[in-house]
Amino acid sequence: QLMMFPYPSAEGLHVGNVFAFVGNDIHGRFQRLRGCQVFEPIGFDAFGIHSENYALKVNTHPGTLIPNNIVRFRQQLRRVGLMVNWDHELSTTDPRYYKWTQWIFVKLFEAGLVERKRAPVNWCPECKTVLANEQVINGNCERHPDTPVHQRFLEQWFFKITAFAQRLLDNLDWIDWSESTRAMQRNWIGRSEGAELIFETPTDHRISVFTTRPDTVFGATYLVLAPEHPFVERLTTREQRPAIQEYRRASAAKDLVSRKVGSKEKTGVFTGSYARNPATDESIPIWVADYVLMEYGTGAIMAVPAHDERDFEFATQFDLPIQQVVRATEGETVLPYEGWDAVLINSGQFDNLPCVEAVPAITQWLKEKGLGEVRLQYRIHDWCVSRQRYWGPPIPIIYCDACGTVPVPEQDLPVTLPFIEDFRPDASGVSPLARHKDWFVVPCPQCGRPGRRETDVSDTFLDSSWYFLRYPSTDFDDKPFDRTRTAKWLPVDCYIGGNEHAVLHLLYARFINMALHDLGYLDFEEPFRQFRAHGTIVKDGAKMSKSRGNVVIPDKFIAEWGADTFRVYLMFLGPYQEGGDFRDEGIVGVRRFLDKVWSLVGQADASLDATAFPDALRKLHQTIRKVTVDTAELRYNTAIAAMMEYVNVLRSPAVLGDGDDVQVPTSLLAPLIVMLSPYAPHFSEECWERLGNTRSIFLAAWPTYDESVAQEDTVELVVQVNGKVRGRVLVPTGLAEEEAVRRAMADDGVRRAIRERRVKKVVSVPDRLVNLVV
RNA sequence: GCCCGGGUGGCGAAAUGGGCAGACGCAAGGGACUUAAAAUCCCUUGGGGCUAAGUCCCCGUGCGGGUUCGAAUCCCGCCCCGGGCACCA
Repeated sequence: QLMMFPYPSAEGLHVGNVFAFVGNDIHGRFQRLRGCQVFEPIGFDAFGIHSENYALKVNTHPGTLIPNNIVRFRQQLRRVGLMVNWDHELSTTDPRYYKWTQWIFVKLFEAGLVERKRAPVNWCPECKTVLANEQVINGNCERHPDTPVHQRFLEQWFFKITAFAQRLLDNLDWIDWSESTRAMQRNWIGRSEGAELIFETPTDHRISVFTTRPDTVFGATYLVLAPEHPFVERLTTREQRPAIQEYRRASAAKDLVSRKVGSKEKTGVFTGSYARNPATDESIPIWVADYVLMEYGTGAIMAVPAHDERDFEFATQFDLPIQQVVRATEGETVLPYEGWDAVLINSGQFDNLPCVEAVPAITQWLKEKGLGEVRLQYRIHDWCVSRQRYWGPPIPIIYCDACGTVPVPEQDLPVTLPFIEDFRPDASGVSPLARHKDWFVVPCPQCGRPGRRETDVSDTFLDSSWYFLRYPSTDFDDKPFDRTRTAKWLPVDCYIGGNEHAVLHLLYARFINMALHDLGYLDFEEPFRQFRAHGTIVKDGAKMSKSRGNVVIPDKFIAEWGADTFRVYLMFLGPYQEGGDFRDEGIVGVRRFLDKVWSLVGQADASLDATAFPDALRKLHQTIRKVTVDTAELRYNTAIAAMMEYVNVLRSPAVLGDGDDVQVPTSLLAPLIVMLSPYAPHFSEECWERLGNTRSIFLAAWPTYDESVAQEDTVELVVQVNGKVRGRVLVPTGLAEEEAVRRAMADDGVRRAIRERRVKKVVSVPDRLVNLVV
């Protein structure tokens, strides 16, 4: 049972955290009561920009801030009543933990899965560090929604997550995860099937382009290169040089935002050169335009204006030829036409071939000419893990003039993060640690000559990408995770968390796990067998945020209503996997429910026999059935409703009799208290004691139900005439069709509805309804 | 534009291998208890109509069609809201 560990913010736990944790805790307690061994650990994701920025803001040091926050969090978590195993608590800032974060970096480095390269990266001017693509939201920094990210060319460390793209995608088919989360990951990985085609130039350049529509190659009337494409320089003719240079300068000056999110107005410049269309052999012009991105595909495209919206717009704007090569099978073909339900035209021997068949046919044909190849393309990029900040694990690398880039040997780990006063980042593109020569100058571990430490720290998401592997083994200092412990507790059976990490934490964790598996450290590829995304708690229809001032702090509610009432209320609010709007009005209903249970406990009588109350007993078994199934499936709101219904039944005079001092058989009450205990642990424990038990309720067993007891002996059969309800008849369960129909026809209301008409057809569903068609 | 969710009373929501729409709870109204209030308990509560009485009638699950004896549920075409991706070739 795993919950996403929290970032220990100064504000403390908020309702969203509590909602997530309680839902998790209920499931964990439920599984324990059902006889499973449950390990419910907790930890703190305490490194990272978030903490550091906050420390800067309140003018303190994260090293003193974080421990205080953690103390507060522990208190709050205790108050909520989580069944947490505190012996295995961890913090990512603990050198005993981040030693192994660094170890993972070294192991991946040794396996060739880490590389340092100079690349265009996302730079947040506010955080003064680079960010991974996953941390850029709408062109803005994840932490600063109003701060556009700039593009900078810097030397950075990258994890080769792209090498795992296909496996990360394939495994999504079988892991038991919320559909929404899987869809987001598929989207992010972004696989496209297509072809790589070669366009040759008279100057012997082979320009390769990626296309998902090789079937339209006969309609490629020009090529476009990204401004950064390496061939641009050489393909530009003398006359076009000034224009091209000016254009490249202009697009280099634009940051990623104005280029990607800004105006979609097409711009571009002709290079003066031509290439040969491999299908038609015609000579087509080569342009440079920034609507083609260097980071995707080959950084060059074949433009088919008749069948691509963007190419069409560009061609119209610059008066380039538009050649239709596809005709829709049905209806008129309006250009640009991008549909697949079509056949080829103006395509030589491929005319009349359906597009779907033309893709492999044309790819094969060009392949035979040496000018084409089937190609898969992924949208996902390598994971940039360097951060030019202070509050993180230093990247365990030493640069040596003689030996080059050397990883820190395992026996020298961890590379401890030094305590420095001036941890403020600057715009230079290097970490604050680079200002501390006494720290970064170290002997090279290989040759012993003076070397220089890497001064960047790693991304917080690296810390959190393996914490679940550490939990069972927190007491081992000589290894990241113990084999026996890992075999016992991992992979995680049930992981519940927010969907905001679908392409961040959840993707990185899968990648790290997969890499460690390949290196032989783990026996499983996928870390989380089951993952369920819980919903979001909003306030007044809007996401809670400090800037909106609508953050709900749980402490006040817990103080006023008690932790259990608050727990049950949050779970009763709506479907757990959808979340809901936090309003305080409904909480009183939950309190009333618990009060009713309390008074029933006061009326308990162990000497009474439950079989004397068959209706209540039946309802009990029905309730056990429903609560068991619903709790297992995280449908907490309906499980609670079922328990409320049962309490209403127990309280109704018809069931237990009238009078002032009616007693309830303990055997009708005890199972309810057990079912309630995952939801309201403190309250149930006390009820349990009042019922005369001396051992904890959590040592009790989850009640089982008997289908034959739950079974109703009479059912109300609905009688419809022409599909409209006209009457109901009470019949014994399992009544034969003939007899049921006979009784249905005898009903007054039914007779009135039929009148003189003849019944033409009878539809009968046993124990449910009879429909008479006249 | 593409991909996931979702749209049901005054409100949060139940009910989807098609079979009583609105369980459970909130709010509201009425009543009991009380000097009074709180708390508690009981009753009513989707809209409209008819009645002396209801085992009465009609309408109703975002909109328009369809399939079916029967659709909140399945199919086709739309609209709206939330989330993700997006000049991705």
